[in-house]
Amino acid sequence: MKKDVFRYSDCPMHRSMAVIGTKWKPIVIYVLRERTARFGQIHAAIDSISKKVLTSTLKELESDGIIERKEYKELPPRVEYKLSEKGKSLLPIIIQLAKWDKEHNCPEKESLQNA
Amino acid sequence: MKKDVFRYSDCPMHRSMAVIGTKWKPIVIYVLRERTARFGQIHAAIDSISKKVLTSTLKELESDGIIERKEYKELPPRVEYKLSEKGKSLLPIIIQLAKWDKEHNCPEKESLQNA
DNA sequence: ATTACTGGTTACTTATTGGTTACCACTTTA
DNA sequence: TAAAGTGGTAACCAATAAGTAACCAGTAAT
Repeated sequence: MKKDVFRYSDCPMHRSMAVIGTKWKPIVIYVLRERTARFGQIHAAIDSISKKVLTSTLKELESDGIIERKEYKELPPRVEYKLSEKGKSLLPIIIQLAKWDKEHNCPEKESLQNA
Repeated sequence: MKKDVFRYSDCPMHRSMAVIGTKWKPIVIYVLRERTARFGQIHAAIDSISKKVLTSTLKELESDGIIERKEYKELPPRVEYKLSEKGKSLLPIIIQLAKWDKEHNCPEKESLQNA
Protein backbone atom coordinates (compact mmCIF):
# COMPACT_ATOMS: atom_id res chain seq x y z
CA MET A 1 0.00 0.00 0.00
CA LYS A 2 1.42 3.28 -1.25
CA LYS A 3 3.91 5.40 0.61
CA ASP A 4 3.09 4.35 4.11
CA VAL A 5 0.39 6.78 5.07
CA PHE A 6 -1.14 4.14 7.31
CA ARG A 7 2.00 2.49 8.56
CA TYR A 8 2.59 4.72 11.55
CA SER A 9 -0.99 5.44 12.42
CA ASP A 10 -2.08 4.88 15.99
CA CYS A 11 -5.10 2.87 14.83
CA PRO A 12 -4.35 -0.85 14.55
CA MET A 13 -6.75 -1.24 11.64
CA HIS A 14 -4.94 1.41 9.69
CA ARG A 15 -1.66 -0.35 10.36
CA SER A 16 -3.03 -3.76 9.41
CA MET A 17 -4.23 -2.29 6.18
CA ALA A 18 -0.75 -0.96 5.53
CA VAL A 19 0.52 -4.53 5.56
CA ILE A 20 -2.22 -6.54 3.87
CA GLY A 21 -4.68 -4.00 2.53
CA THR A 22 -4.28 -4.52 -1.20
CA LYS A 23 -6.21 -6.44 -3.76
CA TRP A 24 -3.80 -9.35 -3.98
CA LYS A 25 -1.93 -9.74 -0.69
CA PRO A 26 -4.53 -11.75 1.24
CA ILE A 27 -4.95 -13.97 -1.79
CA VAL A 28 -1.22 -14.65 -2.02
CA ILE A 29 -1.10 -15.46 1.69
CA TYR A 30 -4.04 -17.79 1.20
CA VAL A 31 -2.26 -19.58 -1.64
CA LEU A 32 0.78 -20.09 0.58
CA ARG A 33 -1.30 -21.35 3.49
CA GLU A 34 -0.18 -24.94 3.34
CA ARG A 35 2.76 -25.11 1.01
CA THR A 36 5.87 -23.48 -0.19
CA ALA A 37 5.44 -22.38 -3.76
CA ARG A 38 7.55 -21.15 -6.59
CA PHE A 39 6.88 -17.92 -8.43
CA GLY A 40 5.39 -19.74 -11.37
CA GLN A 41 3.17 -21.84 -9.15
CA ILE A 42 1.76 -18.83 -7.38
CA HIS A 43 1.23 -17.21 -10.72
CA ALA A 44 -0.60 -20.30 -11.98
CA ALA A 45 -2.72 -20.50 -8.84
CA ILE A 46 -3.86 -16.90 -9.22
CA ASP A 47 -4.23 -16.81 -12.93
CA SER A 48 -5.57 -13.29 -13.19
CA ILE A 49 -2.58 -11.57 -11.60
CA SER A 50 0.13 -10.23 -13.85
CA LYS A 51 3.76 -11.11 -13.32
CA LYS A 52 4.58 -7.52 -12.63
CA VAL A 53 2.01 -7.12 -9.91
CA LEU A 54 2.85 -10.50 -8.42
CA THR A 55 6.49 -9.49 -8.24
CA SER A 56 5.73 -6.28 -6.40
CA THR A 57 3.22 -7.97 -4.13
CA LEU A 58 5.76 -10.61 -3.15
CA LYS A 59 8.44 -7.99 -2.57
CA GLU A 60 6.21 -6.00 -0.26
CA LEU A 61 5.11 -9.06 1.67
CA GLU A 62 8.73 -10.04 2.06
CA SER A 63 9.84 -6.63 3.25
CA ASP A 64 7.02 -6.67 5.80
CA GLY A 65 8.24 -10.03 7.03
CA ILE A 66 5.14 -11.94 6.03
CA ILE A 67 6.81 -14.27 3.57
CA GLU A 68 10.33 -15.57 3.00
CA ARG A 69 12.04 -15.87 -0.33
CA LYS A 70 14.64 -18.50 -1.00
CA GLU A 71 16.62 -18.43 -4.19
CA TYR A 72 18.40 -21.54 -5.44
CA LYS A 73 21.42 -20.96 -7.62
CA GLU A 74 20.32 -23.23 -10.40
CA LEU A 75 19.53 -22.96 -14.03
CA PRO A 76 16.84 -22.39 -14.92
CA PRO A 77 16.40 -20.36 -11.74
CA ARG A 78 14.31 -21.59 -8.86
CA VAL A 79 12.83 -19.36 -6.19
CA GLU A 80 10.60 -20.56 -3.42
CA TYR A 81 8.25 -18.53 -1.31
CA LYS A 82 6.74 -19.49 2.01
CA LEU A 83 5.06 -17.87 4.95
CA SER A 84 7.27 -16.67 7.78
CA GLU A 85 6.25 -17.16 11.39
CA LYS A 86 4.64 -13.75 11.28
CA GLY A 87 2.84 -14.74 8.12
CA LYS A 88 1.65 -17.95 9.71
CA SER A 89 0.28 -15.98 12.63
CA LEU A 90 -1.88 -14.11 10.16
CA LEU A 91 -3.18 -17.27 8.60
CA PRO A 92 -6.02 -18.05 11.03
CA ILE A 93 -7.48 -14.66 10.20
CA ILE A 94 -7.22 -15.17 6.47
CA ILE A 95 -8.71 -18.62 6.73
CA GLN A 96 -11.55 -17.35 8.89
CA LEU A 97 -12.23 -14.75 6.27
CA ALA A 98 -12.49 -17.39 3.57
CA LYS A 99 -14.79 -19.37 5.84
CA TRP A 100 -16.89 -16.29 6.51
CA ASP A 101 -17.29 -15.84 2.82
CA LYS A 102 -18.41 -19.41 2.30
CA GLU A 103 -21.03 -18.94 4.98
CA HIS A 104 -22.29 -15.56 3.84
CA ASN A 105 -21.70 -15.00 0.18
CA CYS A 106 -22.90 -18.19 -1.43
CA PRO A 107 -26.61 -17.57 -1.90
CA GLU A 108 -27.02 -20.82 -3.84
CA LYS A 109 -25.85 -23.19 -1.17
CA GLU A 110 -26.63 -21.55 2.11
CA SER A 111 -26.81 -24.71 4.15
CA LEU A 112 -23.63 -26.27 2.84
CA GLN A 113 -21.09 -24.66 5.06
CA ASN A 114 -18.68 -27.54 5.21
CA ALA A 115 -17.13 -27.39 1.76
CA MET B 1 -13.87 -3.02 -5.25
CA LYS B 2 -14.28 -2.09 -8.88
CA LYS B 3 -16.62 -3.74 -11.31
CA ASP B 4 -16.95 -7.09 -9.61
CA VAL B 5 -14.13 -9.05 -11.16
CA PHE B 6 -13.77 -10.99 -7.93
CA ARG B 7 -17.38 -11.22 -6.93
CA TYR B 8 -18.24 -14.42 -8.74
CA SER B 9 -14.90 -16.13 -8.44
CA ASP B 10 -14.84 -19.65 -7.10
CA CYS B 11 -12.10 -18.74 -4.64
CA PRO B 12 -13.46 -17.60 -1.27
CA MET B 13 -10.56 -15.20 -0.77
CA HIS B 14 -11.29 -13.50 -4.04
CA ARG B 15 -14.92 -13.14 -3.02
CA SER B 16 -14.07 -11.83 0.43
CA MET B 17 -11.86 -9.25 -1.18
CA ALA B 18 -14.75 -8.19 -3.40
CA VAL B 19 -16.68 -7.25 -0.26
CA ILE B 20 -14.08 -5.79 2.10
CA GLY B 21 -10.91 -5.53 0.07
CA THR B 22 -10.45 -1.79 -0.06
CA LYS B 23 -8.41 0.66 1.90
CA TRP B 24 -11.26 1.99 3.99
CA LYS B 25 -13.87 -0.71 4.43
CA PRO B 26 -12.26 -2.67 7.25
CA ILE B 27 -11.59 0.58 9.03
CA VAL B 28 -15.21 1.68 8.77
CA ILE B 29 -16.37 -1.69 10.07
CA TYR B 30 -13.92 -1.35 12.93
CA VAL B 31 -15.27 2.08 13.80
CA LEU B 32 -18.80 0.69 13.91
CA ARG B 33 -17.77 -2.29 16.03
CA GLU B 34 -19.52 -1.21 19.19
CA ARG B 35 -21.78 1.65 18.31
CA THR B 36 -24.13 3.10 15.83
CA ALA B 37 -22.64 6.23 14.36
CA ARG B 38 -23.73 9.13 12.25
CA PHE B 39 -22.02 10.13 9.05
CA GLY B 40 -20.26 13.02 10.70
CA GLN B 41 -19.11 10.85 13.58
CA ILE B 42 -17.58 8.27 11.29
CA HIS B 43 -15.95 11.05 9.38
CA ALA B 44 -14.52 12.49 12.56
CA ALA B 45 -13.31 9.08 13.72
CA ILE B 46 -11.41 8.52 10.47
CA ASP B 47 -10.13 11.99 9.95
CA SER B 48 -8.11 11.26 6.83
CA ILE B 49 -11.01 10.04 4.72
CA SER B 50 -12.81 12.52 2.49
CA LYS B 51 -16.58 12.88 2.53
CA LYS B 52 -16.80 11.67 -1.01
CA VAL B 53 -14.90 8.48 -0.39
CA LEU B 54 -16.70 7.85 2.88
CA THR B 55 -20.00 8.21 1.06
CA SER B 56 -19.08 5.66 -1.57
CA THR B 57 -17.58 3.29 0.99
CA LEU B 58 -20.75 3.39 3.06
CA LYS B 59 -22.91 2.84 0.01
CA GLU B 60 -20.96 -0.21 -1.04
CA LEU B 61 -20.98 -1.68 2.43
CA GLU B 62 -24.71 -1.12 2.56
CA SER B 63 -25.37 -2.72 -0.79
CA ASP B 64 -23.32 -5.72 0.30
CA GLY B 65 -25.45 -6.00 3.41
CA ILE B 66 -22.64 -5.29 5.83
CA ILE B 67 -24.10 -2.13 7.31
CA GLU B 68 -27.55 -0.62 7.64
CA ARG B 69 -28.44 2.97 7.01
CA LYS B 70 -31.27 4.65 8.83
CA GLU B 71 -32.39 8.09 7.83
CA TYR B 72 -34.40 10.22 10.23
CA LYS B 73 -36.66 12.77 8.67
CA GLU B 74 -35.44 15.68 10.72
CA LEU B 75 -33.81 18.99 10.12
CA PRO B 76 -30.92 19.22 10.02
CA PRO B 77 -30.84 15.67 8.66
CA ARG B 78 -29.73 12.73 10.76
CA VAL B 79 -28.50 9.46 9.34
CA GLU B 80 -27.28 6.57 11.43
CA TYR B 81 -25.13 3.67 10.34
CA LYS B 82 -24.69 0.37 12.10
CA LEU B 83 -23.48 -3.11 11.39
CA SER B 84 -26.02 -5.59 10.11
CA GLU B 85 -26.01 -9.17 11.36
CA LYS B 86 -23.78 -10.07 8.47
CA GLY B 87 -21.51 -7.21 9.37
CA LYS B 88 -21.41 -8.33 12.97
CA SER B 89 -20.41 -11.80 11.86
CA LEU B 90 -17.39 -10.24 10.21
CA LEU B 91 -16.40 -8.36 13.31
CA PRO B 92 -14.44 -11.11 15.09
CA ILE B 93 -12.18 -11.28 12.06
CA ILE B 94 -11.64 -7.54 11.93
CA ILE B 95 -10.96 -7.41 15.63
CA GLN B 96 -8.53 -10.29 15.40
CA LEU B 97 -6.74 -8.42 12.67
CA ALA B 98 -6.40 -5.36 14.86
CA LYS B 99 -5.13 -7.60 17.64
CA TRP B 100 -2.69 -9.28 15.28
CA ASP B 101 -1.35 -5.89 14.40
CA LYS B 102 -0.85 -4.90 18.00
CA GLU B 103 1.08 -8.07 18.59
CA HIS B 104 3.24 -7.91 15.50
CA ASN B 105 3.63 -4.39 14.24
CA CYS B 106 4.53 -2.44 17.35
CA PRO B 107 8.29 -2.80 17.57
CA GLU B 108 8.48 -0.36 20.47
CA LYS B 109 6.31 -2.22 22.90
CA GLU B 110 6.61 -5.84 22.00
CA SER B 111 5.65 -7.22 25.37
CA LEU B 112 2.62 -5.01 25.91
CA GLN B 113 -0.01 -6.97 24.09
CA ASN B 114 -2.92 -6.07 26.27
CA ALA B 115 -3.57 -2.51 25.19
C1' DA C 1 20.51 -22.20 -34.91
C1' DT C 2 16.43 -22.10 -32.38
C1' DT C 3 13.44 -22.91 -28.74
C1' DA C 4 12.19 -23.66 -24.05
C1' DC C 5 12.65 -22.82 -19.27
C1' DT C 6 12.34 -19.60 -14.99
C1' DG C 7 11.88 -15.54 -12.55
C1' DG C 8 11.82 -11.81 -13.25
C1' DT C 9 12.47 -6.32 -15.38
C1' DT C 10 11.29 -2.34 -18.30
C1' DA C 11 8.62 1.00 -20.47
C1' DC C 12 4.30 2.31 -21.38
C1' DT C 13 -0.77 2.65 -20.82
C1' DT C 14 -5.17 2.25 -18.48
C1' DA C 15 -8.25 1.62 -14.59
C1' DT C 16 -9.43 2.74 -10.13
C1' DT C 17 -9.21 5.23 -6.04
C1' DG C 18 -8.85 9.25 -3.54
C1' DG C 19 -8.93 14.29 -2.96
C1' DT C 20 -10.64 19.37 -3.45
C1' DT C 21 -13.70 22.84 -3.69
C1' DA C 22 -17.97 24.56 -4.06
C1' DC C 23 -22.67 23.90 -3.49
C1' DC C 24 -27.63 22.28 -2.03
C1' DA C 25 -31.93 21.86 1.13
C1' DC C 26 -34.23 23.44 5.24
C1' DT C 27 -34.69 25.04 9.74
C1' DT C 28 -33.01 27.18 13.98
C1' DT C 29 -30.29 30.51 16.26
C1' DA C 30 -27.98 34.76 16.64
C1' DT D 1 -30.21 39.23 7.44
C1' DA D 2 -26.86 36.00 7.90
C1' DA D 3 -24.64 32.05 9.65
C1' DA D 4 -24.59 27.34 11.42
C1' DG D 5 -25.56 22.67 11.19
C1' DT D 6 -26.13 17.87 8.55
C1' DG D 7 -25.47 14.65 5.01
C1' DG D 8 -24.60 14.60 1.30
C1' DT D 9 -23.63 15.62 -4.48
C1' DA D 10 -21.12 17.42 -8.74
C1' DA D 11 -17.36 18.55 -11.40
C1' DC D 12 -12.88 18.22 -11.91
C1' DC D 13 -8.09 16.66 -11.00
C1' DA D 14 -4.13 13.98 -8.84
C1' DA D 15 -2.21 9.88 -7.19
C1' DT D 16 -1.85 5.08 -7.06
C1' DA D 17 -2.52 0.44 -8.46
C1' DA D 18 -2.82 -2.64 -11.99
C1' DG D 19 -2.28 -4.38 -16.67
C1' DT D 20 0.31 -5.35 -21.29
C1' DA D 21 3.81 -6.71 -24.16
C1' DA D 22 8.34 -7.24 -25.05
C1' DC D 23 12.61 -8.56 -23.37
C1' DC D 24 16.79 -10.65 -20.55
C1' DA D 25 20.21 -14.29 -18.73
C1' DG D 26 22.18 -18.75 -19.28
C1' DT D 27 21.93 -23.49 -20.00
C1' DA D 28 19.88 -27.72 -22.04
C1' DA D 29 17.47 -29.98 -25.35
C1' DT D 30 15.75 -30.23 -30.41
